[in-house]
This record gives sequence, structure tokens and C-alpha cells, in this order.
Amino acid sequence: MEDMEALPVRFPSRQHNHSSCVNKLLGDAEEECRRQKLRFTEHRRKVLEIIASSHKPLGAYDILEQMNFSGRRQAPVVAYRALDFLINLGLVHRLNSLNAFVACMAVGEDHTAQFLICRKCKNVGELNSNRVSERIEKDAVEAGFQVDQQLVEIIGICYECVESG
Amino acid sequence: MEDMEALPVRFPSRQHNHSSCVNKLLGDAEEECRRQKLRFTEHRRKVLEIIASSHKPLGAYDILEQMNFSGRRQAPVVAYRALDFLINLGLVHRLNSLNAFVACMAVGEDHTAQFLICRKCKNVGELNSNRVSERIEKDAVEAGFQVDQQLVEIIGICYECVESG
DNA sequence: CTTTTAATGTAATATCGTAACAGTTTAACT
DNA sequence: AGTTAAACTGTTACGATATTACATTAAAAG
Repeated sequence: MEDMEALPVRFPSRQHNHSSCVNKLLGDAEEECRRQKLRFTEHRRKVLEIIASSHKPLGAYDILEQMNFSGRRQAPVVAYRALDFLINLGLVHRLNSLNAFVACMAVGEDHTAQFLICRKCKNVGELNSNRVSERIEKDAVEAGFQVDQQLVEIIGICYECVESG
Repeated sequence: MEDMEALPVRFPSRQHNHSSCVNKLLGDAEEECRRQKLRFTEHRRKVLEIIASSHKPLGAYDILEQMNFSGRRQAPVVAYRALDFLINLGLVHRLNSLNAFVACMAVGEDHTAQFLICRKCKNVGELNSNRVSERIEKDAVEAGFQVDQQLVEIIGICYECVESG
């Protein structure tokens, strides 16, 4: 029997409000850091803010460009360190097919994610289908493989771009 | 009702015979090129041979190192051009999480592939589960997304490494 | 208040991948 | 064969992505 519960998916619509999701994410980050007794430093906050302000994936050097607080250009490693931290916390995801980063759209939900990458508008959405992750898990196990991590990136066209030709 | 057909999976065992799979792949490549009237040049043959001789993924520069026919070192672009060709032909796959390349283990079967990457022995296997690819396709469509390409990389431990502790 | 752990600053360098363009080979067509 | 068009090669240079190493500073734990 097919699982019929709603399929959680987040794809940023063209007119949605960025600033509210930035604020939500920053709040989540603060809370999570308090809970885990981790430090939410300036760099980390800034990087998260930059990433969350875009639904298009950003490269590490794009992020870096937006980090010159004091007019001074930061070294790449500064961005990478913050990114590592945020990724470990589950607040940011890395898109391997693009060498780029996006903010998580389902923080704290203990989710597995599949990424929907629109090659027209370049926006990235997040599909959180347990059916997909379970199917992968089962078939890998059946093939004698013990799964630690799944990496699913789906390239295509989002609904808004399909509609607008 | 669950689909019960056998799950096609190829994971290279430790003692399997590389040279026979190299030969098979070279044969497949030649045939495919004849069929499509494409040129199977020296570079392309050599790169395919190098990749097929390893079940561990190779980086472009690893491949390059093994390409100095005449003692002369080739330029990176030489390897990348051959790789592009072989990937388009479906003879080689790119692993995005590793920036590396592996030979296809299911040439000509018009397959979708999920990659099983063992983080202990570094071998890479290929799972060709239509159940996985169809599940992804269905859920993406249900989410309003038109799928062109799927990228599935599964990181974990292969059965031989699990057994040997 | 001192010890230890975590984070930062800075420079250098490694790794991965592509652009541009001239020259050569191959295939296709008179 | 000779001509033309397309594909492939050689070469240089460069762009983009990511990490190592190590000295310094800040924060937390004892």
C-alpha cells in the first residue's frame, strides 16, 4: 500500500518574503547553539545571513565577497570554516553538483533532503521525501551496503519556470 | 504491491578480475562509437583504460599522471576533453561528491544509476534501482518539478568492509 | 587565575576545471 | 584526387574551488 501522507516540499516562489526566512533561520541557529553549547560567532552569523538571503545557491567565494565587513577582504578559509560549522549543524546544505551552498529550509525537523535544482531560474528547493530516502536505504541494504549518508540532487525545471515557458 | 524483481547492483569484490572488465568496456566503447559514428581516439581509449582499471574513483589529475605516453606531460584539458566524451557516451560517470570519475558498470543497459561509495575501501559500486529512480521521479513531479537528471550518491560501508570489521 | 579548548588571522599553496586560439587530422562531397 | 567542413589536438594561460599550517587571541572550565 502506498504511503499517502503529504509530501513535504519547499520551493521558493518568486514573490516570497526573504527577510522573514532569514530571521527564522537566525533564530533557529541561536537556539540550536544555545542548546548544544556552541558559539554562534560573528562570522557564522554573517555567513548564515548571506546564504539565507538567497535561494539561489552561492559559491564560497560569492559569500566571501559579501563578508568584507571592515572593507577588508577575508581569506577563503574564513568562509569555509563557517560553512563547515553551519553544515554540521544542519543549517546549511552543500550542493555537490554545483559546488555551492544553500540554507536549509526544514531546520530541526530531523529530515533527509533531496534537492530540486532548477536549471532555468537557478533556484533550489528542498524535497523531504521519506519515501525516497527509505527506498534508497532499503535498496542499498538489499545490495549489502550500509548507508551513512545520502546525497540526492535532482536537476530540472521548477513549476514556475515550466509555466512561464 | 512491492516490486520483487532482482535488484541490479555491481560492487567490485576484492578478488575480481579487472582486466576482463577493462576489455569488455573497451569493446563496448568501440562498438558504441562505430554505431554512432564517433571517433574512438587514442586519448579516449587511454582514459577509458585508466579509469576502467580502477574501481576506486580517479581524479582528473590522477588520470592525467597516467597519460604521459611519450614521457611528456599532458595538459589538464586533454583529460577533461576525453572525460566529457566518455561521460556523454555513458561509459564513465562523474561522482560529484568526490570530484572523481569511475567506469560505468552497466554499459548499454539504458540505466539510471545510484552510486555506492565505500568510505573505508574507497571502492565505488553502482546500484541500478528503477524503484529508486521512479520514486524520485514521482515525488519530484508531485512537488511540481520536471526532472531532467538525477544524481544519487550513497556514502557508507560496503559488505566486505562491514564483514572485516 | 591558570589551564585548556575553541576560534581567528594570515599567508601560502594545493586541487580542480575552462577559455581561447592556432594547427592538424578525418570524413564527406564534388 | 582535390576541396571543404567538421572534429580533434596542442599549447598557454588562467579561473575557480578548497585546504594546510601555524601563530595569535578569546572563551570556558577547573
